[in-house]
Amino acid sequence: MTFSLATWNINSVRLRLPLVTELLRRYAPDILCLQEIKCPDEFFPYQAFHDAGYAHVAISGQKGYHGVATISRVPIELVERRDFCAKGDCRHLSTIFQAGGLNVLLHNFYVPAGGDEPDPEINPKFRHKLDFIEEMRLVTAEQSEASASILVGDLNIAPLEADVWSHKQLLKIVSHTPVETTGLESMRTGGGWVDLMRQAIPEPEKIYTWWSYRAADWEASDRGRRLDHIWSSANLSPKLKGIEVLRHARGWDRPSDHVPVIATFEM
DNA sequence: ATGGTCGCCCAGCGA
Repeated sequence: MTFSLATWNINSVRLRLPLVTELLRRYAPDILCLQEIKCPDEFFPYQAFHDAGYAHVAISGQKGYHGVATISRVPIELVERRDFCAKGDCRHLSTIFQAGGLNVLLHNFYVPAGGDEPDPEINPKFRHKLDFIEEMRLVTAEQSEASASILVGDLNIAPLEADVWSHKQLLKIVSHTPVETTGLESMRTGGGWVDLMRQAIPEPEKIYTWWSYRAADWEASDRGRRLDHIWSSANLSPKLKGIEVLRHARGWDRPSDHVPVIATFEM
């Protein structure tokens, strides 16, 4: 059986409801993980997703900021909404589902952006980001003969040189500083996670999933970064069939600044 | 080196 999973920082699920329903109609992933829904649970547009064939929804939402949601065509069960760094932010949601005879634990993350100044001594947002990545070490790629794990989301870090438009020019820019990139890579490998986007599309090919709203012409300047990620436990990596980064979604009418990424597995 | 744009909902914060 084929199984597909999408992740997208949608930057307001209510404003971009027409875009996300069109995404589901055209690409029909089995599961979609959203970040930055910016919506309290009680205002989440359940009905529109239900009508699109996605009846199973798990949400961790708050008013105005952050928020993640996992929506699915197949049954999912909420495992945990973990309050990383104990700030009350809604930045994580884990669910479990079945695919190809495996129980799959799915983590949906929205890592703090970290502000502008990459110094934890003077910028509490950067301190928070580093602390968050450290706490993520507790989330490991659990697997067995009957189970597997997936971790997706907006991790707000572009770890590799080919994940940014200019490695040299971004070394002191939050999202690509060495403390972040080595921290994330150390957390990933230490936890047993495989970077599926880079398995499918190895370096030195550039991959971007985000382009700033502040560029006059995002496409012409193409100053992107790979901030969104799809990881899995080692036992799922041989089942990966492909990764699609929907670059064209950045050119949609009233777009998110992030684009969807879709992983397809043969289970 | 600087400023540039969004979305939350109406002021300023977070990205």
